[in-house]
Amino acid sequence: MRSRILIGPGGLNSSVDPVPRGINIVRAERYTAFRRLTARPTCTGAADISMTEQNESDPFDPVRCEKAEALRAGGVACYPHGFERTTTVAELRERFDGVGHEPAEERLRLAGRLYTVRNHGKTVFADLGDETGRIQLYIRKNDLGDEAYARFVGQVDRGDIVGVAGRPFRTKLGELSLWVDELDLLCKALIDLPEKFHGLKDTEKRYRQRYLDLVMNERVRETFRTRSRIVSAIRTYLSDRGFLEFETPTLQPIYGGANARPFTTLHNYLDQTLFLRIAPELYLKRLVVGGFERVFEVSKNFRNEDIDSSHNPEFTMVEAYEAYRDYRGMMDLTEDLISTLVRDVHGSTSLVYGETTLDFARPWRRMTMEDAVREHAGIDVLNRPLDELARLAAEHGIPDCAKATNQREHLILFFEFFVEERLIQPTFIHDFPVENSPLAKRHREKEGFTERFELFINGMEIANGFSELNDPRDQLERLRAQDRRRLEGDLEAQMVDMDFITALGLGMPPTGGVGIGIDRLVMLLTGHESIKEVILFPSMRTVREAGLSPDE
RNA sequence: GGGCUUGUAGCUUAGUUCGGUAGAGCGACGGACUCUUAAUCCGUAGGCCAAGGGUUCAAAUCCCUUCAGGCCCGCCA
Repeated sequence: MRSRILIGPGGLNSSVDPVPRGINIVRAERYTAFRRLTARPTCTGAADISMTEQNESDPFDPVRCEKAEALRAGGVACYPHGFERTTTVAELRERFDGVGHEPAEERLRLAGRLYTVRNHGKTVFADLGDETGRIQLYIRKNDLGDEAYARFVGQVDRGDIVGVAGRPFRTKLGELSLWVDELDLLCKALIDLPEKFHGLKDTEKRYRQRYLDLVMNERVRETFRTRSRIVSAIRTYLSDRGFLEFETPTLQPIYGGANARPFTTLHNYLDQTLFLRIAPELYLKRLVVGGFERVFEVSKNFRNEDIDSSHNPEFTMVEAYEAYRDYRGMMDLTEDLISTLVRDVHGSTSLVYGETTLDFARPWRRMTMEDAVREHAGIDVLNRPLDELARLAAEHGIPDCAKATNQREHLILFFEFFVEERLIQPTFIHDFPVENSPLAKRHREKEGFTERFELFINGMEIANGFSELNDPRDQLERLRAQDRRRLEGDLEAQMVDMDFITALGLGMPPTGGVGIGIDRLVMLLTGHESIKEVILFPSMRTVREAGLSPDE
């Protein structure tokens, strides 16, 4: 590398290069010297080369490491085993809201991270934050004692976790604070926090280092608090209605239950290819065959597809199945579950999302797919000749329209093209063509259709359910049709799962099922437009060293 | 897969149009300050300007490639 810089491009054939080459040599030497002096971690004052090389790969701030060393040398533990705290910030705020300038009698013990430190010489104001909130600390040299105060000012930094004891009071400016008389370091942070005013805004860093995002951004913590509450509320809702929660295989020898490309892996000892599940559906239906009449699973699914603002390779769904119920019953269940959730988590049945207000008050609109296309596109697909539909499709530039061979296949394409994104308020679309619904029962009245519905909110598909197909021979034929398409190159078509067919052959009661996309639901309930904002650790490309080829 | 766009100190960023010695705030370090809250004041250190290549007397700036991110479109939930 160095010689390349020294010789430089054009260095052998030009008569004007001595000057720039000279500059390059100076630069290269300066750079080499610079590297020698500044290699991590830098010590202020004289650099110790051997120590520098030893620690070159760690991410820690050398100044903070030195402070930790100094503390240890002074007999202070940087990572003690605990701290008896008597209250949280939120409790303190609630109980001492009425306190005046005179400190309260009661002495409290709080613990948390230092977010800002304002040093006034013999007094320090600091902000301490725990999970429940932040509060100002008032720390005086008089109260802490010279030694402890010097240790605090000299070796404790913003970002460190401390335990404090003291009495609540209001400052002259009226801020509820804790008058600290004891301060213990509970954890010495070795990495600086981001700048206090702007905080952490870099999106990539927020996603890659979510822990830092959570430390810095209360709104992010609130989003994931809501996510946790939503998942828990779903479990409660279903459990209260007699549903049992189970875990079915994530590693599957045959994938199915949805149309999607799977991730493939290998079991070393079985020497067998396995797939990460794209849906739990076929296993949950096996449970219904087995006699569990109400089952559900909060399931992580994996689909080997592109990543964008509404797709993550692994995403969370809840799937629920109920025997002796049909797709209309599952629409009722979905509607009640989600509107209950919105009310419980959000406090009202309407919520503002971006520029629109979504109204979750029941009942929600239900319309058939053909009615939806008639309403939004003015086309009565099922009563128009094929050649006219093909012409319309071509005129609007609808993708893949050449593949459609009948009215129903046109209906699907027209629906996706004209209608989906316009379904803003919660709307059930039901009665899907049999062509794209290989696991749904045939419609009891409409030839060529299935008893299937999808729920759309804000143009996004949120739920998908149907009267489950329980005719084993029909199911076998439809999976075989899928498999033929797969072998012809349709990467998202399903395989024939003969064990599932065997289960159906044993007899599954008439059953309704539904899957609800939890990530998207959380997006709606937290007002986020990117799925990465509601997944704690979204899939990101691994950062590679520059110069390496992508696959090494 | 296609289009647009971003990458400068630990963090937030100016400078890029129209090439000419990289600036600031926060943070860090040293000092002053016992009711501040983006505390304030004085001083110091810290940048191969994402990586690689090209054009040029001269590149953070212009051109090409790569890497990473964001947004939009297509497919999927």
